[in-house]
Amino acid sequence: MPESSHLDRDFFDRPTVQVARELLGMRLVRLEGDRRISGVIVEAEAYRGQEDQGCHARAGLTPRTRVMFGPPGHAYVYFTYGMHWMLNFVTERQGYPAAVLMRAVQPLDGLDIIAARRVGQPRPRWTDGPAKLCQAFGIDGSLNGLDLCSPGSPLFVELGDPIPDSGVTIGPRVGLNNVPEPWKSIPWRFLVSDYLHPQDSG
DNA sequence: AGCACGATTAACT
DNA sequence: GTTAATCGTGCTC
Repeated sequence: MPESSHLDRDFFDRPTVQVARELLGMRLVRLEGDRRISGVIVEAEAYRGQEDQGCHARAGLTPRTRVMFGPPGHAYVYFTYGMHWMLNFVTERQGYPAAVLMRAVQPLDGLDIIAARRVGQPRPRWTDGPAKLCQAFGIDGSLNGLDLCSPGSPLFVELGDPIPDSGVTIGPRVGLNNVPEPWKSIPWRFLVSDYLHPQDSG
């Protein structure tokens, strides 16, 4: 098996919407000590440029958005609602702020650890939200700025089975209620149709 | 210094 | 369907 199943920096150094689409089917991997937690990426969203009013980078270069302005292939992890962490992958060239939000994965490895961190929740609810998967995978602000493409990184993305267009649902990004058009409705959300959430009834 | 709000979640009516 | 939890960030004064 080629060790090079890690997605490299060139994968992330491309148009953000295309990266978000192609991340479906890839595997998110988290190493903690000798334990491996992984899952298939089934939902992702693109956030791109200062003009995107749904993107944190609309505020320009600040301490918070610094990582998004940096080189591709790094983790942008931020804190919101006073209790939740969110994981993004930085995309496109250094100096251009863009990233892909990880919204859901299907658990593969480390199920015992995931279950312990999502205690009280049924399996379908383990990692079906951006904050849920961060809790399950032990991802917090200490990983902000981490290089996913450097050898030995405790967080990275592995090549998986690509999802054909026929299996992908595309729609507006979630949770941008207060964002002006066209950014509120621009179809930059990608998800594997088989894993549609209940509220997506379609 | 103060304020409104957030790329959410879980529990509740 | 509604709402509390809980605090960093960016904006206004």
